Amino acid sequence: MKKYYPLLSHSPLFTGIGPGDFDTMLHCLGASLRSYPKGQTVYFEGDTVTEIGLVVSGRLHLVKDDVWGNTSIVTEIAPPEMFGEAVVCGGTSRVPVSVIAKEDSVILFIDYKRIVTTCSSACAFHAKLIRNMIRILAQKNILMSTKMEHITQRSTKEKLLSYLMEQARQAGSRTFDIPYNRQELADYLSVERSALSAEMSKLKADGVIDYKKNHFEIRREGA
Amino acid sequence: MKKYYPLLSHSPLFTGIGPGDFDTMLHCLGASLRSYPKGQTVYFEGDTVTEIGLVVSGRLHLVKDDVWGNTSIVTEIAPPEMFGEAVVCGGTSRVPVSVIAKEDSVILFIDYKRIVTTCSSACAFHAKLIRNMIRILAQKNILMSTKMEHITQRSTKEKLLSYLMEQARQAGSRTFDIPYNRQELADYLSVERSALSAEMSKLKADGVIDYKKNHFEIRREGA
DNA sequence: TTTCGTTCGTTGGAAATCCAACCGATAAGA
DNA sequence: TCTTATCGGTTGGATTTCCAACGAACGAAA
Repeated sequence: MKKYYPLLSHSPLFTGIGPGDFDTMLHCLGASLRSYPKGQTVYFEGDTVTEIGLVVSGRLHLVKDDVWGNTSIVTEIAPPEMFGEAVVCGGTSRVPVSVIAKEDSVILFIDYKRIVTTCSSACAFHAKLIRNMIRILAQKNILMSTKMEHITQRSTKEKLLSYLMEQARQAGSRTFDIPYNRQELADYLSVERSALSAEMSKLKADGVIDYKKNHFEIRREGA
Repeated sequence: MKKYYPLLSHSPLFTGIGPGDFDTMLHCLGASLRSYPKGQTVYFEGDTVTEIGLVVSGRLHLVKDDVWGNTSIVTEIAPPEMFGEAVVCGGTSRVPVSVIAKEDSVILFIDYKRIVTTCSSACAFHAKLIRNMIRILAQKNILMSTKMEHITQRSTKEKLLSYLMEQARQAGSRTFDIPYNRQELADYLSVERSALSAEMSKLKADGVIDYKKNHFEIRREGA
C-alpha cells in the first residue's frame, strides 16, 4: 500500500493531506486495494456501487454497450484518476457504464459514507477530503458546462469560434495556444476534422482569425 | 425572511433540515437577502464571487455575451433554484456569465466558506448541508454527462436513438413516456425540430420504434 | 359549432457536413 | 541521405441538415 503514497498525494482527492497522515487516514476510511487482471470487468453497467474507485496502477476503460451489442469507449482512466464519484456522491448508485481493466490494474476503493461521516476520533482530514470532493465535482461541472456551450452551437464554424473565444478569454489575450491538435480539437467539439480544417481556413481567409499550428490569434469579430 | 422558509425547505440545498432549524442555521451561515429591481444586473461576467445565490422570488436570466455584442440566454433561474454554486465550490471565483433580474427579484446569498467550515457551536446541520451540496453537484454532473452522450452523437438519428434508449433503460421497459414535446426534445438534443420529426417518421416506418405523442416503444434494435 | 392557437409531420431547395482520398510539410528513424 | 509516419489543408461528390412554409389534428375558448 505504502508504495502508492507518492502517487496518491498527487490525486486531487488528497491534495492538502500530509504524507504522514496517509496511514491513519486510509485506515480510518477503510480504504482497500483490489487487483484486476487485464480484461477483467470491475463493474458491469447497472451495478450498484457505494465506493469511489481510484486507479493506482494499470489502466481502465469505461465502456457503454448500446442495445444492439456495439460497445463504445467513453473514457480511459489512468493513475491517479477517480471513477464513480458522481454516481456515488449523487446517490444514484447504479453505474451507467461498464468498467474494464485494459491492463493488470490496482484500484483503491473508498466507501463514500466513510468520507462524509466525521469519525469519532475526529480525524482532521475529513474536512479536507470533503472540501476536495466538492471542488472536484464543481470543477468537473464547469468543464462540462463549458464544453456543452461549444458543442450546442449549430454549425462547425460557431462551435470553433465559441471555443476560440473561450480560450482567448481564459488567456486574457487575443493570442493564445490551444492544447489540442486538429484531430483532438475536432473530437472535443464533435465535428469532422476536415470540416474543421476547412472552416479554419475560411476564417483565416476572411481575416477573422489567424493561426499557425496551435498558436491562434483573434483578429476581428463578426460574421 | 421567515415567509420564505416554506419555499427554502423545498430547496435541494436544505432538504432534511427541519423547519425549526432555519432560524439558527441561516444566522449561523450569515445568509443575507438582497433585492434586485427588474432589469438590474446581479453579477457581471467575470465578477469574482464567493457566495452561492438562491432565488426566493422573481426570475433571473444567466446570459452570455459573445465578443461582438450578441447576448444569448443560457438559463432561466426561478425559485427556489441556485446559481453560482459550481463556480464558488470549484474555487474558480470568476463567473462565466452575467446574471440579470428579469423581474423584481429577491436572492438569498450564502457564503460558501460558512457552509463547509463547521462552526464552533457545532451546528448539526453543517454536515447535512455539505452532503446536500455534494449530492447536488454530483447529480448535475450525471445529468450533464448523460446529455453530453446524446449530443456528441454524429447524426440526428443517432442522437434521437441514444436518447430513447437511455429513457428505455431508465424506465426499465421498452415502452415509456418522455417529458418533452417535439420542440423541447429538439432543443435538448440541439437538432432541428423538423429534422427530428423526419427521422422519427423514418424510424417508425422502418419498424425500429413506434410512438404516439409522448409515448414511445422501442421495437427493434439495429440499423 | 366555430374560431383560434398550438403541435407535429411533411416537403423542397439551399446550405452544410460527411467521407474518403490525396498531397505537401515536417519530424523521426534507419 | 533516404524512408517512413504523422499531421494538417484541400477537394469533390454523396448525404444530411437547415430553413421556411404549409396543412392536418387536436384542444380550448367563444
